[in-house]
Amino acid sequence: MLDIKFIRENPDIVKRKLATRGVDTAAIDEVLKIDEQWRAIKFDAEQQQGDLNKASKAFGAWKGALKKSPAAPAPADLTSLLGAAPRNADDAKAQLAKLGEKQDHYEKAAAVFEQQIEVQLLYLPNLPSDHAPVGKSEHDNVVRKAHGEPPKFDFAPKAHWDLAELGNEIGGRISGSGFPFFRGRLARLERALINFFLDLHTREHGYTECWTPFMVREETLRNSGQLPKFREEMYRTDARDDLFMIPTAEVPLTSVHADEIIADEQAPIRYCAFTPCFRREAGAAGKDTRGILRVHQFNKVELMVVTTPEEGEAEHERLTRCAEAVLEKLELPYRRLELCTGDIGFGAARCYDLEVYAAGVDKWLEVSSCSHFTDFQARRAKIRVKDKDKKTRLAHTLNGSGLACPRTMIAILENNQTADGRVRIPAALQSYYGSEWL
RNA sequence: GGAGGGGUGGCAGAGUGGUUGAUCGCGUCGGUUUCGAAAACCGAUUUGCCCGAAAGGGUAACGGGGGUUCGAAUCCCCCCCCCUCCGCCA
Repeated sequence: MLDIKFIRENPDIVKRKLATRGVDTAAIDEVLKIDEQWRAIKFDAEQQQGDLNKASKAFGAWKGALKKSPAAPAPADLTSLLGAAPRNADDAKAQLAKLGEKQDHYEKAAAVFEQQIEVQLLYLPNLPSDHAPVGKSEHDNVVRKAHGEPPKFDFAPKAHWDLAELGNEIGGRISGSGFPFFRGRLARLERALINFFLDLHTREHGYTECWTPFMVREETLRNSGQLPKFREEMYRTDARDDLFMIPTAEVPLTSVHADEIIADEQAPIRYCAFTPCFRREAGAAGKDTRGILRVHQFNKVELMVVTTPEEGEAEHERLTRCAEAVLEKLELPYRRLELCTGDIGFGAARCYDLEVYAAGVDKWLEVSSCSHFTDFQARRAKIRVKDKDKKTRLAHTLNGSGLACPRTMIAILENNQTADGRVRIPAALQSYYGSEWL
């Protein structure tokens, strides 16, 4: 969520930055208009509330005095608010009730505006960082680095669906398309990948392993930014429980410190978690659906960081390096893309995508998306940090995949295949898989 | 699913209709003292929003929401969470 105060004070900056994301900036004028109305009425409401509070206190004191001596005069505070001295206690009470009703109207009107502002803000994306390249679509993303060489074959490399049994037909029978069913070798490889990822991040990168719920409340998804805007992307249970299946471990991890104020010296807090991820992929029908390129349920190990605003940028680089390290250890060629303003995710200010090359499909596949959210999620989740001088400010949150299993598996299968159709397991993974060959 | 207990400031824990944003303690920070430290003593110590250049002022919040009332942490209703016991189940 954006800061209404910042929008109020810097409408031009906000408009300019959001325009680079393709947002209609009329929304900003709209929210500012409502904000102005809200502040005016809110101010009046608070003034009146203050008067009422004073009068109520005075009234209470008067009632006490009347008990002792029935002729006690009404206190000055009460008289001045009512305009004239009340005839008696009942008279004062009736007049106060009337003022209370009037005050109530103001309060309710203010609440309506407040609600409207809230909704508007919830639908606005984060401001892109100044570092993010300006562009309209994925075609304007910038390759920041490349590592490793795409493998060369003296035969036509097969796609992953021709190298191993993906179980899409079984999964389809059980759940529908987009739900692979691994049996035997790939099931074991999947488990090896998960363990390898977790061990690397916990033992060498300093992340604390977490085990999280896979179903969460609406509020949890609002904290991390998926709701209310991306409701259609979400699997959801029926009204008896009304829970949502998580689309990524980012969701539960971001809410771990919701409503907390963290001491600066405790930052950065680094978490990693393995979870399945559930995505309806509502807007992506028909795109890259072959094999296990795009599925409704997949496994992923996620990295998540909470830190100070000062350390946000540095942590973004560090987190991205942690994800890249996985690819390097698996000897997979990859490139780091910096997403342009038109392609950055809703809550991110800056984002690196890691793409691995897969020889069979001859494509660069996104296996990780490392985002710096600045204070966007922290404002929604109310995660703050406090320095030695007691200065409190919103935390910065970051997260990235480290990594997503299916596409990593695709790259391993397709890049390490031999002419006779076998697949060699990368050295770093062999002890996890338990064999040199698939 | 059933029965009961509970949710108050960083922690612990008072407060059951009126001047209580909230006693006391612990912790933390600053000061006095000390060569330094400990102890002792003194002071400070929740968060959000609005007005204001600032100083400062106002307002809200005692799990969340609604209600009663001139006035609610305190009374009523709904929901959430935690704990104990029972039931069911991997």
